[in-house]
Amino acid sequence: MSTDFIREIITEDNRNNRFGGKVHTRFPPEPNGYLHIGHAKAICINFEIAEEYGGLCNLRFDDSNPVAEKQEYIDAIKEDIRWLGFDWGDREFYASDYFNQLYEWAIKLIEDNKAYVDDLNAEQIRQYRGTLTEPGENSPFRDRSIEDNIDLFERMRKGEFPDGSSVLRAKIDMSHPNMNMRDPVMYRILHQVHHRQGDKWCIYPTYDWVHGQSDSIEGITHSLCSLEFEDHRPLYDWFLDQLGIYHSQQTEFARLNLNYIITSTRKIKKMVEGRYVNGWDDPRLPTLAGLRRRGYSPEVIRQFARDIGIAKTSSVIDIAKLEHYLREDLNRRAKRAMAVLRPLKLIIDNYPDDQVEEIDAINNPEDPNAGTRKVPFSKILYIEQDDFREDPPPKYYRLAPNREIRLRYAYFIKCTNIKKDEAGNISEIHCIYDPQTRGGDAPDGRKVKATIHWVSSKHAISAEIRLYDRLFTKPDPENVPEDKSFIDFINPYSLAIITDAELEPSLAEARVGEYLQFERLGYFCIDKDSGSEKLIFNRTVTLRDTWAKIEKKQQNATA
RNA sequence: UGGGGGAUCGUUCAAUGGCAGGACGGUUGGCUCUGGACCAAUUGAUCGGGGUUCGAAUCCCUGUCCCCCAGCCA
Repeated sequence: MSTDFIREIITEDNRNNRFGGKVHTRFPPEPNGYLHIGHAKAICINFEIAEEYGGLCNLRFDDSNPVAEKQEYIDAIKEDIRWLGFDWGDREFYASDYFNQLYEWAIKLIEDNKAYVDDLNAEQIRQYRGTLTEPGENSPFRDRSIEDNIDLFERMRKGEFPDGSSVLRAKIDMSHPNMNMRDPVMYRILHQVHHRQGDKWCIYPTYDWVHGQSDSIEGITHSLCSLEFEDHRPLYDWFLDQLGIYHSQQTEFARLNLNYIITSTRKIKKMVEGRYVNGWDDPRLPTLAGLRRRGYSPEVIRQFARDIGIAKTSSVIDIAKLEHYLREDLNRRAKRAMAVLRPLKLIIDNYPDDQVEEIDAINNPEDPNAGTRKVPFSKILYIEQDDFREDPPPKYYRLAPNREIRLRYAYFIKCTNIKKDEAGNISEIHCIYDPQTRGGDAPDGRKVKATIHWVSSKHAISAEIRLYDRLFTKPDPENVPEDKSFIDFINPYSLAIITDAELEPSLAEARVGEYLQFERLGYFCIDKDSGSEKLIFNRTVTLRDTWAKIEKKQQNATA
């Protein structure tokens, strides 16, 4: 049993009594959108590590940019973290709660001649910053007197200047090889109402100025973040050193990437606002709200996050891995039922016209405690169009003319005839059944190669079924040619709606939050749009389908 | 090309000087009243070149490739 490098570092710190054996982490989302599966990894790491070491994990909203942030997102983020099963107790913090303290610390830096007010505009600052290979130049305002800086900064705070007219900058080194050290901006003027602070402030601290001090204030021991902040660490340390306050230890790990999906809040927001998807909880989205609505359990996400591990290598996990955990979880918990998505009428010619039988069906073969249920059976049934072929290809085991197969839990039937409409489409299948095979076994021991699901037409309830496919046609939609956008790679067939599926009657009782399997088809759940006048199901994921694989291979062979 | 990181089966994570291993995927077979699940087998990797060592994925040298940084986003 090996452990990841972060746990090794923490274990080592504890062995050296570095933080007095204390482990205190934090998850610091910006409330600028909904949480997605990428965040889930960070949430799991921070909360689970804290718990393992007998420590705590804070929830801290990094709300230093009122332009992007909203209360709606705060509420959604809290709901999603709770759904995952984590509890931050009373430690719900906001970086904005530290604005006063940060302001005082900024004054201190000015007084120590470590910060200055710069009147250069954004464009000029960029030019003065130099490039990756050339050093920057000092701003002409860099050597203002401490008194002037204090006065100017105070007037910035009072709102005497318009947005963008000046900033407070740390005075470090304009020729530093690390770009983050070239006099980074600490405050910008933003005449914006803050969702928590109201109009108290018109200057807002930048993330770089907020982050390390927030960790310090909260007494965070291990500040775990993603790779791109690696070269911000020297800056955070610089601030903490100048201020002479407590340092937490930042450690960076690779964020989660998955193929065929996007884990960029900015881009997800663009899809939501551009109506390419139906809201933040669209089941095609990798948001936690979307996955929940799609039918994922929190355990799937937790188990997945645990098993993918933690490393410093930027990597892209195959979406098949997530789906593996999904199916594994759902297989254990999903209640089985029969549903026909694309109905084809099947008539058992030798079955008594008005007879109805109640057939026993197992609710979950993986869970004996789940019990059984009765499913009504009668002369006229619906079967899946896919389960009949007039001219079956090799390896096709299902129903075909003159072939005998089993109706799940019911009887063996043999196809004797078919009817077609004017267009030549098969409209009816006629069969005869063997009454001796009730329950699904033949007394003479004969076998069939296939078992198909069915629904009694007279008893069926109809429903809308939403079938989802991957949202993007490209495995790496974030990586597109210059003249393209990820929007160009949205899969036009990512949502297919079936309006007239026929289901066994027990499904009328299904409720939001239940995990279901429609036998031989996949896992499904009730959508929140569902109501008494119209049942709506989402397909969470299909079952593994070896026939589809064989069929595809055959098609490729002929093509 | 300045700075910071990284490179192990197709993918991903491990092996911390001592038999390169797991998971996912793929393939093959078994079992099955879900072509599901389950079971078994199999496939398959240390970025290149030098060196140290009885022994190197691991240490040293050298080269190559990849990711991040030039927001008043986080």
